[in-house]
Amino acid sequence: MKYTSQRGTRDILPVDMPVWHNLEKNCRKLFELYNYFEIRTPIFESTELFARSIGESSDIVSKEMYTFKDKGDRSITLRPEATAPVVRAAIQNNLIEKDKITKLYYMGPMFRYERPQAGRYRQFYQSGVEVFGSKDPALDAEVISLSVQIMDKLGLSDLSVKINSVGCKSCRPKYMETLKEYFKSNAKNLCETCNNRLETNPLRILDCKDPSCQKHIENAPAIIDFLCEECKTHFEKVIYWLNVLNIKYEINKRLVRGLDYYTKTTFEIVSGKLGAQNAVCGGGRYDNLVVEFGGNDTPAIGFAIGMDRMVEVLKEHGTQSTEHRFRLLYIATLGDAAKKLGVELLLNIRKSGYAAEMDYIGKSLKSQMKEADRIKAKYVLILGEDEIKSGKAMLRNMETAEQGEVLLDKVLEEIIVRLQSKGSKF
RNA sequence: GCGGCCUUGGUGUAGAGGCAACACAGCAGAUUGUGGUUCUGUUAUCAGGGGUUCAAUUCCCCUAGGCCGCCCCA
Repeated sequence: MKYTSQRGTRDILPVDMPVWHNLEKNCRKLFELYNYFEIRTPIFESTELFARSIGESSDIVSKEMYTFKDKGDRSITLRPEATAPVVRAAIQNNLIEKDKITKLYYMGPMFRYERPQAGRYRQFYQSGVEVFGSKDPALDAEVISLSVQIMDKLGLSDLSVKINSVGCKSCRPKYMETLKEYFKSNAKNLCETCNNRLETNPLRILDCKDPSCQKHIENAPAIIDFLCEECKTHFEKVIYWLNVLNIKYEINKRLVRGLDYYTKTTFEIVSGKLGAQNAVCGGGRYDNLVVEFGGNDTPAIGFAIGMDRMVEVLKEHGTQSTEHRFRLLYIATLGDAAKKLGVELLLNIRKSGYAAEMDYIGKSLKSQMKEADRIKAKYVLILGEDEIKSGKAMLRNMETAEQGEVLLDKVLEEIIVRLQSKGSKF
């Protein structure tokens, strides 16, 4: 094969489209029920936009970005996530107004240079929301609830919601210090990567699966115990509202998200049906990002759903909806005169809003019938020399195998009548 | 970036150091104008490159890709 898709990218083929469409349709529907409006931002942005928001020390920025210089010597990066671009766009277009809630949703491809694995691609798709303008914990719960509603709507079970709080500017530094101190005292027992993390990002040690680190992690101070008053009550109220909304969740003290902009609430939905890459949704609050990007001080919260993984779960779940197709007419022709008539008729059928197809390979009548059968045509209109001479055509119902003659003058009407109704004789 | 397993026709599989087998799909034909059954025929230099050998698709090495794990995350 001369060319193949690039590593970590794949073609999403027609067979899988019903599942994708179903997912997209349901996301859109729920987002709009919650009064979100769609926004589409560019696939690439300045590298700095991501470096600043996601964090220089994060894995995403330090090793996973598709970054290149354009012909104007600008450093460009293919978006690894959508929150930063959406925040940028919201500020740039004055979508965020004082004392007003702005709700945006998006859907599209993201890019991260990682080693491909099941459920992990270099070009992958996310759909998510961002809300600006409220620090109400009830909103946190609503946002989490929305993501859960989508899963419900899609009929997914075996999912669990994990939540945590990562504190804010005032309490996180203190916690980080304590954590650093704690791990430093055990540094010789930690794995190599965790030793590096001690300096770069001690928070992430909490996520380490290395057995030698695990036992220290068990006893590590938890951020929840270090939250400032504001963050603490915020977290408690989120829990309160989650209970009001009747959402099942697990508090995961070690849920650390890999993006630096998160404050207070973070959450994740994981599926028991996937492999190691089991997070299907992740998000959280980011109250400082808007002001850091030069907007007015505006709290915000959002999440992203990993669509590729959702599709996997949906396929496993067997809920792929077969997409509705039109009742299809196949026009079989024999001879040049018939072909001309067929081509004209084909156009008119389609102009009338009905699906139709005919042969362009020069197949025999038998093969045309086979083809009609293969593409599941409901009717076949047979136009042959004999029919044309007598001013008639043969119309065959492929399901009942009944057929009858129709006058060429009225063939369009006759066909339409049959394509509309199910009870016709042939 | 690291480790393990893997890569045979359109698809799914078999195979052995020396004619690459099977199923399904596809195409053609079995009434030179009619489908879904049946029958017949037909469809691959075994991912790419290099090496060992009289001989390799089968053994070895490299590369690419896939899967799984680490890492990270959606």
